[in-house]
Amino acid sequence: MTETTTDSGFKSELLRLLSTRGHLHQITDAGALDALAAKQVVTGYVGFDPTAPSLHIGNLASIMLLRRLQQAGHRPIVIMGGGTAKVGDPSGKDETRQMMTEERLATNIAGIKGSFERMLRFDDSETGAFLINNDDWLSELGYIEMLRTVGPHFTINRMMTFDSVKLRLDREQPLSFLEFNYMIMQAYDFLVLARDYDCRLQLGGSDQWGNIVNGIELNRRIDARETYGFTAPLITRADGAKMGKSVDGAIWLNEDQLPAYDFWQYWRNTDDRDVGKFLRLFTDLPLDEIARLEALEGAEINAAKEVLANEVTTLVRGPEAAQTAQATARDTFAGGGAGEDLPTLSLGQEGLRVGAALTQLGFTASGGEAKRKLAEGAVKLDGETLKDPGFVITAPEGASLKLSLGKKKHAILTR
RNA sequence: GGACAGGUGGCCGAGUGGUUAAAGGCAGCAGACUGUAAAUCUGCCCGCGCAAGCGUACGCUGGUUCGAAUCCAGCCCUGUCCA
Repeated sequence: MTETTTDSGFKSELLRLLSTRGHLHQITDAGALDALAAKQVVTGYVGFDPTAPSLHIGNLASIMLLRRLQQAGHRPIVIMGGGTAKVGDPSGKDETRQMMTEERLATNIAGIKGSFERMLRFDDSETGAFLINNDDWLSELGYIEMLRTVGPHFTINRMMTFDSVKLRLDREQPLSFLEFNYMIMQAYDFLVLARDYDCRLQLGGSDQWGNIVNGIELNRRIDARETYGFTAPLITRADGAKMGKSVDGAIWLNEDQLPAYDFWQYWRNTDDRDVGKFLRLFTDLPLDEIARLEALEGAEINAAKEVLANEVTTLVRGPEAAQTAQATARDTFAGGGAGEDLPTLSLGQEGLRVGAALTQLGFTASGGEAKRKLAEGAVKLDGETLKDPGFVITAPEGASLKLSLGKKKHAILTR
């Protein structure tokens, strides 16, 4: 699926695709990379540090970079940062993250792998994706060996000028020596990949620029090999928030961290102003189709939001998940009913207090909050406002009730 | 190792002995208005309890006091400068 609408000025399919879709922020040597990608299959990689048991939509832009790479006929490598995560990337972070145990890392890596399998094609062909863990080489590296290989090529003077370091120093925040070394490890990764897999390109978010440039530098100095870097803009929402930050936590890619319905809803509630941008970045829809969708005005643009939600959910969770979520949303919002994908809660024989039900569903954080919401008139049972915190909900055998908090949170209650 | 500054609720940040569950801002949730959007206005925003009320909370541990986030001691952590 490769749209070639373009006046981007690039010769290669790769850079055309990336730039017209809004993925381009900076390239180290655009002309050379363009020429290379136009004449041969380029191997490129993105690193993901397994800091959580699932990736979230903040990582989606990076996965899409690999997907576009493959779509344009090149070979994507996914690097699991099993080794680098032991050190912790200070880029873009105000404070040191807690050290991860080996067990946690293993669990996280296992949880993350699945996301790539759906979004990239893994096989043995020339453009087939594959996944490797940088712990494979980093953990075997001796300290002295590492220092002697890489150390001479980095000056502290230069390292101090990188944003990831400068930010901490400027804010008088601590930057441990451990974290300070992160950029060196990442640079070393690139060296290994270039040597072992003829990997010529590293992609990443704009916060990775410094780390990427270091890797390129190292390849040039040690092996005299030309490599390239590509960064994507930091994706922010129109309201200024970073992608994936919704307060109840991140918007996770894994089903066990976030139900498909909630995932779908996140996209359905996209700000009007972001619809076109997100369609370009996170779906494969043709650009002219996107242009049509984002031009919709007023309530009409809701149709575009549904398309966005469907496309992204299909990509990340699969087509059935998207369909069910959409059907549920329609039943619930348009029909005033209750779709099958809504969370369900069993009340038991005795029934359950409203507050307890809301809290068990995760709609409220505590009984106290539930009580306040009741007082505010935000709680409805089958469309009727409930006020009494002492109210015990009971469901007749076989029947189901709809419990709602506000306009958007709905659940089905059964006995 | 020394001198100095600092560690407050999800975040920022007031608060130097008592009506302080702790000002204000941000984030968040809900209500109104809408289009499951944005903006705006309003309310809420530690936990338990139907409630009176109770329990926790200002880095940690002790102490002084009728009473401490606020005073004292020791410890831990961070920054700046010095060595």
